[in-house]
Amino acid sequence: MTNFYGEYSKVWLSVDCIIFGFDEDKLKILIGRRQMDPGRGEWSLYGGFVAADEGVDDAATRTLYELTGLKNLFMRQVGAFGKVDRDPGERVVSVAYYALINVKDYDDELRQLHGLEWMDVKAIPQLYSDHNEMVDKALRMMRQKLATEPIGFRLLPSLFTLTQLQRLYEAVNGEALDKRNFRKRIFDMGCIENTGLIDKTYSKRGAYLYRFNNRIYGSDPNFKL
Amino acid sequence: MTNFYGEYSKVWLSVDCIIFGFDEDKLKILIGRRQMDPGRGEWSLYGGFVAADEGVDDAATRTLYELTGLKNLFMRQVGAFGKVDRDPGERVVSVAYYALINVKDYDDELRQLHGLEWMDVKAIPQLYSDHNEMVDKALRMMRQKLATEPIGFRLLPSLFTLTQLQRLYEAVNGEALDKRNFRKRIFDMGCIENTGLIDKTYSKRGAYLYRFNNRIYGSDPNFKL
DNA sequence: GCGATAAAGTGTAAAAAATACACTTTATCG
DNA sequence: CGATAAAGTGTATTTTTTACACTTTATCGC
Repeated sequence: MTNFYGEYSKVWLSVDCIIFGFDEDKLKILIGRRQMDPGRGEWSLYGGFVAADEGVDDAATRTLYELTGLKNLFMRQVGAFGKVDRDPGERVVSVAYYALINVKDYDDELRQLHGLEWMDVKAIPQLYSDHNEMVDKALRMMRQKLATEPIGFRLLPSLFTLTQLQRLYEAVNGEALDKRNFRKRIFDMGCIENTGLIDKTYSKRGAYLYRFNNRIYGSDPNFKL
Repeated sequence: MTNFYGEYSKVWLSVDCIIFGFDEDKLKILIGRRQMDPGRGEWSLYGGFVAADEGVDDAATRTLYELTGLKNLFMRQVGAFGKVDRDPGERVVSVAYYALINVKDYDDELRQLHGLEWMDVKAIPQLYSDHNEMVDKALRMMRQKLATEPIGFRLLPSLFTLTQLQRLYEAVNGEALDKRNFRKRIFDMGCIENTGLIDKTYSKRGAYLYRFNNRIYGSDPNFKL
């Protein structure tokens, strides 16, 4: 292949994933002990390298699939992180992505196999390299997104109660919400529907199970899941 | 240097700049005819490669400086663009940045030297590779930013009239605004101050010149210029 | 079986924010 | 010195957001 660009420096390119999950009324991310040098043993995001014949987004999709066995995850780019010395070993530029998964969809053996832990976002330890920065930015972006688009469903089972949904919003934003105002807001969004089914896992009385309905949002050209 | 990562593929990394300016009541960006293969002659953003010993943000800062001779520009990362075939020649991943400049600060000879044109964002032609995508995302991000933080001043001279400021907001958002409501909003932001000076360039009567005052925002830890 | 319990569900009033709207002032130009 | 053209200014209405408390219902323990 002709080199049009002369001898500019090439860099390694990696992707790092901030995988959000919601469990025990807490927003969590998946992190693990780094199993390679440099930085072996430090807490770290899960990542991977971008292959020569692979788009950067595709590398993130692949990495997420390797890790979770799940497809069609909600995923967004957080940004490129490219300080010269961000990786103690070599010049590696990393593109961070965040993804939302339903913890229950994730095979826990697979999690253990990768040596990953669900860690409360309120208690993230110091991470390898600039991974804390990535997490911070991902969190900011995710909060913003959650406030304006119905993506919260991606963190819940396909059927969920309104209380679960509220706890999720509360966990993400770190503040308690008024039940009635919350429900008003959610109903006004017009994208969930009552299944008529009742869940008694969390209450004696039982609560209606809702599901996300993308009829409305599916027809909105600006809305992408 | 030890190669910790084995034989993963490296890529060229470039930066591309979406430079916003405000002139003739229109929001414009700087684009030029590409002067290298592949894509010679096509309209394109101005960009450059990231050097081996240079952070990605630093490369963007340097590129902007080379182009404009200006420092301390307001600049934000738009994101990494990494489709495999995005560059017809080689595998090049590009990180896009947008910046805001005051058109009057920009030496017009320097602009011509680089063969660049100010192009109304409402009439952007087809650009090289994925540059239109970059511009679209930059515009969305910039609009969002302008709506929530006082960055508009970066597109105006240090002294400006309220009408100028309003025209800027109108150009960015593509819709006319009510004069009284606009002024209320701006004053409520509490970050501009009346200099007492009067500008008669645009009206017989003359209009007060205001300036951005970062006393308030300067002390806000969440606010960065 | 019945009283205590614990979460689910439901509406309205007040406050705040956003919007709609029109006339007066003032310097210049002809 | 009258016409012109942009600057400047306040209020009423609507919409949105927020604050707030009691009733319903199934289960569990006695």
